[in-house]
Amino acid sequence: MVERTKPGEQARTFLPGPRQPSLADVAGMAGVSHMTVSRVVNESGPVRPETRERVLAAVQKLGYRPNTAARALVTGRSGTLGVVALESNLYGPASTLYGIENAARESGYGVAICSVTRPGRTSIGDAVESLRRQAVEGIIVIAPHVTAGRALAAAPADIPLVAVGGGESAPVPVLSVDQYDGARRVTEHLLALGHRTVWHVAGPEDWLEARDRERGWRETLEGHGLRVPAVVRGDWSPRSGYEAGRALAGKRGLKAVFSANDQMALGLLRAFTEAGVRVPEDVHVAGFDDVPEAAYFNPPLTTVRQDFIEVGRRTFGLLEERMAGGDAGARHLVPAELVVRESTGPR
Amino acid sequence: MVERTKPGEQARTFLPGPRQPSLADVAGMAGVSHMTVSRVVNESGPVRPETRERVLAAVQKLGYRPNTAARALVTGRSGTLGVVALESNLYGPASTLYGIENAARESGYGVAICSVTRPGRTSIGDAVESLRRQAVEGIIVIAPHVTAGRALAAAPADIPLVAVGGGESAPVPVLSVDQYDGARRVTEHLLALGHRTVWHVAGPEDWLEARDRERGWRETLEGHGLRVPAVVRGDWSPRSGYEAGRALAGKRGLKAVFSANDQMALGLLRAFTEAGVRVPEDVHVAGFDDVPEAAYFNPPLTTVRQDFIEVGRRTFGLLEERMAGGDAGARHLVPAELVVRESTGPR
DNA sequence: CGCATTTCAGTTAGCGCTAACACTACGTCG
DNA sequence: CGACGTAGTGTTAGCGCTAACTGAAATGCG
Repeated sequence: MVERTKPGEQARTFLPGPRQPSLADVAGMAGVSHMTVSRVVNESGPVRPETRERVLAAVQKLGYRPNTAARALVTGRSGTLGVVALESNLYGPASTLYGIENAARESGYGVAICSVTRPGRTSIGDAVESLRRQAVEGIIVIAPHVTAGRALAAAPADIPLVAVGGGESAPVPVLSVDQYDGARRVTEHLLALGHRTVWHVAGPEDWLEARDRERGWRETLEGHGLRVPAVVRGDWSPRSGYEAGRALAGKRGLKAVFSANDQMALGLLRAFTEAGVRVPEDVHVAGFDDVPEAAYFNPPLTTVRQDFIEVGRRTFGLLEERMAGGDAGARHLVPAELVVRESTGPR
Repeated sequence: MVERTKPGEQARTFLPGPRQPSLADVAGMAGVSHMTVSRVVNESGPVRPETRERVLAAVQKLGYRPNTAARALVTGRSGTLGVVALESNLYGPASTLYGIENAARESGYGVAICSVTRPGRTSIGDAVESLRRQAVEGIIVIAPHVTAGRALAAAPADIPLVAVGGGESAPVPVLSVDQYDGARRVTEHLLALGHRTVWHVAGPEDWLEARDRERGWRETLEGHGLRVPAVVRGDWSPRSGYEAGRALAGKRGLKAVFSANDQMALGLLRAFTEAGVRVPEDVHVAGFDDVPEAAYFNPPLTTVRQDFIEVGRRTFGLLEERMAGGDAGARHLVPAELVVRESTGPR
């Protein structure tokens, strides 16, 4: 299915041309030494205003663009950060990536990404290696995963590296949203509605976020001296939530369910609808993430919001500190916020 | 909220060390010239097996990693591609990004991203410029936007550039999913269910995909000699779909609605539920995108699936062709696939 | 055996840039 | 008025690598 180029809408031909202009070319045109041009371009060292003007005019005219490779070669700094991202459309990781990219660009860094399909020890190692070959100055690993944490334990010591959303015991600075506290808040919210207990649809066991959310839920129940029902485990997908919902729908005394993320909550809602279980009339349901759709689920979903822009910003900040040689601490938490909607609304 | 480093779980200190080993260091250790090492590393030129062994051992021992900057400086090739991505969690663009990254990495390219908040002419220009400063060899613009198309019209001619999902009349090769055909298929599907017409909740007017989907819907109705209802316009968000749903719920003769994406369809479903309009009993609803959640909407949503991995792969292919100096044609289409679920199910 | 070719290795130059230093012109100040 | 800073500019070296050439030894072959 290819419409070939037609006159009038023809694809422009790429012209490599002779060569990009260099400092020397600009210098020649402006009648100065290449060093003066360098000083103007980098605003390093004093230059007479009229000389600067001449140089700038030549830069403009020739369309001069500094050669990053040459600059990186001599300075040893590439101006690029690497991000190891999980290849998924999960709301959290994707949002974090944009948060990081924004913060980095504001500070003049470029961002190279390397996505990882399955977050195993080797694949993350490969990703890090691949980024190092791109001469990144520092690396951020989006690693909400247990194996990722292990991979980080083997992380190279000779490049600044920080992790976001995981790596509990990894020997690198880690930033994450306070999953434990978020889960605690949801559970408290559900209990405050008068329920005797809260069921939990957990995320995959090998995700740290899933573990923390589960722990928050469990310890809150225990703190109230309540019975802790067996968890139903899903894989973050709506499908697994749906299956969990079918398993739960029949349970006696099922009044409140906390799903470890919104997607599974969606599947849960669907299964309950099919089973004739009404939300919120018969059962209260809450999720985690506050995806943009959550407010329009049927019914709108009570959930926990995470500020991923902030997460990205602060993660970048950690890396910056690390690159400057600072310590950056070990573990940083960003608070989560409970968002109450109809799925836990009045009966 | 910072737990400071404690003994036993302390953050490793970053050691810049003296210097990364260079070709010369490896050469010294292996007792050969740096050129021989270069030949071994790049597998260019013949080297005696035992010499190669010695070199490889030295490479291993020193942890030698080629300096990309130096290599790029001398070869003029950076091995990096740039992707201009829309900063959004919209399913399509995010998936496309991963598709591209995958394909690029398989071919040995690194990927630098530059996200754009509002796809205006200047911001895309800035993004392209920012990537060029990172010395990318080619650029892919994920530009499902009308203004993006205009920005591409002003794209620089001296760097290979292709677009995905938009840029209708742009002077660059463009690849996109066949939105028109997808919309046509949905509409035909709804008409085949016996409806006298199909209503449409459109996407933002300045998105090309929205335009194509609307055109596919409109021309299908016209082709059948049917009345074309006024479109209700949304902004892709569930909220706007919800509002559209409230506006539509009262309409007389409302039997079938085609929403330009799944998120809006979700809002639509929610609004219908609140208004007591049953889907599929009273009204049939279809969406576009097939987000992972769509199968678990309430009811599961009939929609149009797009293969974004394929889109990424083929887009990268276009860029490769362009970088090789080829023409790459003007406009390429990837077919879309109708997925029928309960929201247009039997009554 | 003589000469051409191939194999394997080394030498040299230079990519475009910045760091470091050198030089000039002009104050400033004791 | 000479010593000394400072502004403004130039010169030089070298970052680590590959392209291109050079050279020596081994090989082919009529």
